[in-house]
Amino acid sequence: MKSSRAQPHRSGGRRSRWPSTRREIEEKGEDEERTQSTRCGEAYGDEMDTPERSKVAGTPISKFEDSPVFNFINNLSPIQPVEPQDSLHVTQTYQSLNFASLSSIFSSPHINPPRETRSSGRVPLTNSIKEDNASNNADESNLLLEVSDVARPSRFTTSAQENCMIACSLNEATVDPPDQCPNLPSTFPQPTQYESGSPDHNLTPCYGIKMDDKLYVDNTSVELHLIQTSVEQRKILFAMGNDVQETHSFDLTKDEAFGCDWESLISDDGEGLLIFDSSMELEAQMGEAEKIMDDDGNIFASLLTNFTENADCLQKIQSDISHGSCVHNVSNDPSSSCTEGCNMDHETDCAEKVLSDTCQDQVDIHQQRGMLRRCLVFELASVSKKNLTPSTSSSKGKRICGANNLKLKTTPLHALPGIGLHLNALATTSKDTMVTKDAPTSGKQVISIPIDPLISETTERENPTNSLSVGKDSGPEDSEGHLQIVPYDDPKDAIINNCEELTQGSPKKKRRKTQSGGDSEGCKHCNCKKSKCLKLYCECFAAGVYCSEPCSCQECVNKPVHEETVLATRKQIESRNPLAFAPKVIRTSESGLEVGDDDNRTPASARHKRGCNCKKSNCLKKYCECYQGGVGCSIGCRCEGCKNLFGRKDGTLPSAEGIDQAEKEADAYIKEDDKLEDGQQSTSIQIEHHAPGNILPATPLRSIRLPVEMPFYSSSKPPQPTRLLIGRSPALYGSHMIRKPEFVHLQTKLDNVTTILEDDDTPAILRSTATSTTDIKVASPNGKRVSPPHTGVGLTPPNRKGCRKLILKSIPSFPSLSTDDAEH
DNA sequence: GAGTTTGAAACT
DNA sequence: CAGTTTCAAACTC
Repeated sequence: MKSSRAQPHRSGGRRSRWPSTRREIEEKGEDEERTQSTRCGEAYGDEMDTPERSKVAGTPISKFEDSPVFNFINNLSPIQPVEPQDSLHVTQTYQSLNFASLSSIFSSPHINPPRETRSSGRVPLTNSIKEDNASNNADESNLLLEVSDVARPSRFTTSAQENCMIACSLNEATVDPPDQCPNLPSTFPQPTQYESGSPDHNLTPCYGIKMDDKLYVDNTSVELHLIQTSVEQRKILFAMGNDVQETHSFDLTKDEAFGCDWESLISDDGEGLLIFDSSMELEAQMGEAEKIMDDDGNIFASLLTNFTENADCLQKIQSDISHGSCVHNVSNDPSSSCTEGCNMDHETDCAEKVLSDTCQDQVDIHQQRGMLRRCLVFELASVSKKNLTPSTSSSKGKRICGANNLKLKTTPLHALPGIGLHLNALATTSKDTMVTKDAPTSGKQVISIPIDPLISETTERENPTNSLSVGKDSGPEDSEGHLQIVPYDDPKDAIINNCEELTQGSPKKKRRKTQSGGDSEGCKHCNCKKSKCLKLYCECFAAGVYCSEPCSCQECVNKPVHEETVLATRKQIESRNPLAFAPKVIRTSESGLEVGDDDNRTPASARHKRGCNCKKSNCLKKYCECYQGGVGCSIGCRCEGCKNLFGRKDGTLPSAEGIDQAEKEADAYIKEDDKLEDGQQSTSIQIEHHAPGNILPATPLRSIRLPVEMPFYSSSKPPQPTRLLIGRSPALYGSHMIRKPEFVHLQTKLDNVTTILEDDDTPAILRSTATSTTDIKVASPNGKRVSPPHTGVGLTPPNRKGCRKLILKSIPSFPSLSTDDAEH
């Protein structure tokens, strides 16, 4: 029916989501907090993955065997160093992570809310990756320099990156981390937001890459240090260790408190890890250096001294941290991952205070001492971040608190973002409008590592894509700040915005928003009267979120209080129709990618889960799900007189008239939007229209099996036929788009990975990747499922330049989704 | 804001 | 699976 349906699963940012039916129900009662967190913004089902995700971490330390640190440690203590693990671990880990059982990933029909996106999650990785690519030279060079300075094997960098990738993928994919991380101490939650830096170390560029490794490394090193190092060093290390632990604790606490953010945590971890890594390593290395490099003995000695002194400082800082627990998002990005709808305010406030205070203090300290210890960063809730200023970054490049430069932004999964997002939620998200400005912000300015929401089969999670951004800025992805690609909509953000606006807006606006809201996930404000919000008629229900204030429903039962009823109902509906809660329209991740890459590519392949049945609307109105979803009708549709501008079911392209009409409508929308929303809208508007014929996704003939995140048009605005513009079409670019390329890029760095990218001049970011499903699976940074290119009406991109086959030697391809799908 | 239209969801 | 009813969004005035 409506947009909402079309994009049913967007979860409302602030709205609470249902507990995922299956598991949650089972576990229900087990952990109330969790449930709550779920409600806070994740679509049901999201949580499921989360916990597991958190486990993901482990990266082998074996890599570091060669590192000076290890040597140093070994020399210091008689105690046997930790047994090095297989160097291949990373790869393995990666595999495991990425390919955690699909079932777990897609177990639930629920989508992860993009908000977490991580919304956008999703994207963050991509973004980060992109950034790497984009800025890669600079950043890399920095890293390398650092490494070299410390005598650190370049390898580190690589590994770090790899890890990062892994982490990202995990997040994005929502993959459960299997037990795969033996190395990782269970006690340490991955999500560490620990950041430390060497005095000279310029953290700015945080490579998400390092995160995991570092984390592990840190952990490892910490322990080792305690046992092995000299008194002073011990002292220092101890302090560090404490920090680490505290950090972890902190995370845990945070986790518990906020419950919603596994994704965030993960992403955060990433950040922290990066930072942490550098600091830890640096320190350790420094120590080593001292030992080894005597040439500058004085220097090192002084450094040690500094370290010792800093220990105190650290403690001090820690205390601060403990208070504020704030996160410093590397970026200011509001959208930042956190998104948990809950406690947003809290976080925000906290973040602001803490960040400013803590960061500033830290900076000062660092500057004074010439060392940057570390900075805890708290991810800010999406909104406020902007305020945070990077000002603090020290000239030395140490850490930049708010810097725009390289920030890793974690996007919550959203759904998407992340992964846990509901497809619907993701899918439609936001597009509307709100999105743009702030929301996604998070992603925008900072590199985000959003987790793309995966869509699970039934579940689906879609990412909102953000429409806008890219165009403006440059980057294709949502989140990238640098690139300026527009971030996904963070579900959270979007939600928030939407909610607010909705509440206040004019009727039209409201309506629009509603639509969009639905899109955006959070706020769907339903208006149910007789269904009690327990039927699919109810957008909220369909999206898997509880009704909230913005809703005008009557006799609403879709509330946490009636959770059981809600779940039971849902279950019932699902039993009747497993795809009932699946997103109406699914776009493949490719879509986004494609855009940039090839002319030929289909911008987005979207599929309509189930054909429309329009009779009077001619598939030219929003009554038509296909139209609403911005996809063409397919044979599977039972519509009459189909004139779907995005593609008719007969396979014919829309006529010029149709196009004109569509454009008119689009213009109307745009105008409306413009009136209502200034800049933001424009962004969306900027979406280029593609020639209808070219590349529109069509409704799949059969049910969609692979939900994928896709960028979407805002629901409020009917998707418009697009004319292909390469490199633009923000909307089309999903976060994932970039990700793939990035992913590839990362892989290239991997030892075993073979890529074919090199020949391509196209910026990595723009490169699209896989063509085939298989490729996609492998390449998909998000780990999202990718639907095979749609063969339907002209959708399939014939040949893509971008399609490179990435071959990860060590990484297995995704298991076929079909199995999982079957479940649903 | 009320009323109508529309097509999906629900029901038979 | 088809036909009918119910429902709420989309749309119109």
